[in-house]
Amino acid sequence: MNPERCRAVYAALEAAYGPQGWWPAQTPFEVMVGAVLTQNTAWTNVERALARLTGRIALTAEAILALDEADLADALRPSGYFNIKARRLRSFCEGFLAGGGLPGLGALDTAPLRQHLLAIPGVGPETADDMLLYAFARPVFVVDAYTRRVFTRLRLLRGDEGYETIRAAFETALGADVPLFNAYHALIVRHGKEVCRKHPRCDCCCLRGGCPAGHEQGAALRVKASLHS
DNA sequence: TACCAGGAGAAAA
DNA sequence: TTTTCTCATGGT
Repeated sequence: MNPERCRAVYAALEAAYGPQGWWPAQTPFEVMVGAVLTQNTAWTNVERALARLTGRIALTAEAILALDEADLADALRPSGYFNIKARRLRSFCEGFLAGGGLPGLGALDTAPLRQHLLAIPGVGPETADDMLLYAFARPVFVVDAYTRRVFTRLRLLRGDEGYETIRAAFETALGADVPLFNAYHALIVRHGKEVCRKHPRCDCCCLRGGCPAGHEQGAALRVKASLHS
């Protein structure tokens, strides 16, 4: 990843959409719970599930583990995959407590902390990196489906690279910068929602030469204009 | 109606 | 080792 190009994309996104104020949560633990619940799920549905959950219990690992798994699944119903997520949230809480909770985990260096999170069933690379960046403020770049899609259309990725390859590409290009990683990932998600979800099969806004289907509009067009001017 | 969403893990090839 | 399938509600 060309560093100048990588920063130019960030600048274009920041100019088009402004600060996103991520992660939308009150506490680090809430960030981590949200990271599990948002797996392949729209955030609006996660909010419903979180509201149902906090309406029944305090948002702590102990309280979640004290809840019957069927009741936990019922609370998580609006976020989809509720049976799987109930199991994953419980296993996460167990791993969270086994690691000494926030103080214990926070005392670990980034690499062992990432390893600990990845060893928890239901916590994959993206979920672990969400937690590292947004709950523990570690310089880890979060790669998601939007990242792959937007940067593939920008011709800055081929599209078939593995997760770790893409993560390393961003971290090398940008250097360890928590506030930048935080804002950049949020902007990629924002941009992906603005454009690519509406027209998933075209190169809307992200290609030189314009969208063949005529889908360019609004902030997406401004991003493109600033990138290719 | 059909498709997609801030993935992960198991099963099959 | 790589690809495919499963999990599921809610919005567009």
